[in-house]
Amino acid sequence: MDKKVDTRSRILDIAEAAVLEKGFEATSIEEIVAGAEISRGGFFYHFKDKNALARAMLERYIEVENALYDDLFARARELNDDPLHCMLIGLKLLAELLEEMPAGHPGCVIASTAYQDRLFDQGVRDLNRQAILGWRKRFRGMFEDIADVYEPREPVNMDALGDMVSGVVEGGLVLQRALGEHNNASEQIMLFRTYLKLLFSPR
Amino acid sequence: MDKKVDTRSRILDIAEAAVLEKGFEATSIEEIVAGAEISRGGFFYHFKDKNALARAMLERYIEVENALYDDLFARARELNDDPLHCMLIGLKLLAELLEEMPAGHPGCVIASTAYQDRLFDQGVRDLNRQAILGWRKRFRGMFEDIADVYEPREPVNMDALGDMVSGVVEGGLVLQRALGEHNNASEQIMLFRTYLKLLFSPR
DNA sequence: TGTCAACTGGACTCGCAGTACAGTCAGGAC
DNA sequence: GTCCTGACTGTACTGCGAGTCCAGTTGACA
Repeated sequence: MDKKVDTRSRILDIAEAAVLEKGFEATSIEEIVAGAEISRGGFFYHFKDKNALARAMLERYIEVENALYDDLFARARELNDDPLHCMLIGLKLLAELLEEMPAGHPGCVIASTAYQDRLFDQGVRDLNRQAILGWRKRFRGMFEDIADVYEPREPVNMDALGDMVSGVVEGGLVLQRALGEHNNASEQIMLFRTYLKLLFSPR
Repeated sequence: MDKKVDTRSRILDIAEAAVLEKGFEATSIEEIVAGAEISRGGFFYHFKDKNALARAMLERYIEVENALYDDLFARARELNDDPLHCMLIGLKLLAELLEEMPAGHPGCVIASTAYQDRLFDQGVRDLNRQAILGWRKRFRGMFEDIADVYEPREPVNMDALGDMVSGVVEGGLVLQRALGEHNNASEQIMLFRTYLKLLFSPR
C-alpha cells in the first residue's frame, strides 16, 4: 500500500461517495479525513479548500464519464457500422450498465453541483457547463451522421436532441434517487431509444 | 400590510427563492429572517428547525405544481377533446409557460431535495416520493386514454412513459441551470411532444 | 382588564470551515 | 552520512451558522 502515491485519489474516492450520497455541503472535511485515515492538515495540504475539492472531483468525474462513452460507442461500432444501429446498441449498453450497478448509479455529480452551484466558484460552474456542451457536441455529431442516412420523420433541433441524451440520463437519475427505485434511468434510456427508432425509421 | 397573517408565507417565499438559487444548505436562516424582516426568534416560532421549513416548502411547491397541471390540461381539454391532442396541447402550453418565465424557471425543488436528501428526514423524502408517484399516475392515466384510441407503434412501459414527463422536465431544468441557458427545458418538452406524435401516429 | 398569539432581542452551546504553524518522517541527491 | 524536500501529523485558533432558552413586548379580542 504505497500511501503517498494515492492519498489524493483516496480523498477523492471517499469524498465522491459521500457527496453523491448526501450532497456537498452535508459532507464534512472531518468525515473525509476519517474515511481516508489522514489528518485535517493532510487534507488541506492536497486541497486549498472545499472548492478545490469540488473542482478536482468534477474533473475526474467528467474524464471517467467521457472515457465510458468512448468505450461504449466504440464497442457498439464494432458490432454494427450503421450509425443508427450503433447509437441504438450504445444506448442499450448504457442502459444495461446503469442497471447492473448493484446499489443503483451513484447519481450524477453534474446535477448535484448544478443544484448547489452558488456554493462553488466560477471555475467549477464553467467545468460543469463545458462537460454538458461536450456531450451535446458528441451526440449531435452522431445524430447528424444518422440523419445523413435516415431522414428524420419529424423536424428536430439537433442540439436539443443531443442534449436529450444528457437530459434523459440526468432526469432518470433524479427520479431514481427521489423514488428509491433502481432502474428508472435505464428505463428512461430505453424509452429514448424507442424514440430514435421511430424518428429515424425508414418510411 | 397585515403582517401577522402571512409572516409564515413570507418566510416560505424568501426561503424558496434562496434555496432554488443556491441550494438548501447554502441558505442561512440569517438571510431568510433579514429578507422577511423578522427576528431569528420569529423564524423558530414558525418552524421548529430547517427540516420543518423544507417540509413546508415542498408541500406548498407540490400543491402549486399540481394546480398548474390541473389548469393546463383542463385548458387543453377545452381546446380539443381527443386525448392525444389534449396531451400535445397541454405539453405545448407547459413549454410556453417554462419559456415565458423571464429569468428561466426557478428550478425544481424536487431535484434540489433529491440531491441533498440525507439532509432531510424521512418525512421530507416521502413527500418528494409521493409527488413523483402522483405525477406518474396522472400521466400514465392520460397515456392509457391515448393508447385506447391510438395503438402505440412500439411497445412501451406506461409507468416509465408517465415518469418520462417528470424526467424530461427535471432533466431539462438541470441542463438549463448548469448551462445558464433559458429554454432547454421547453425544448426538451417539445422533443418529447414529437416523440408522442410519432409513437401514437395512426399507421 | 386580562389573556394569548405573534413576535423581539440577547445570550449561549455546538459543529464545521478555514488558517497558521511547528514538528515528524521517509527517500532521494550529493 | 547529511541535507533537503514532499507528504504529511497535531494542535490551537477564528469565525459563522444552527439550534436552544428565555424574558420581555405588542396588538387584538373576550
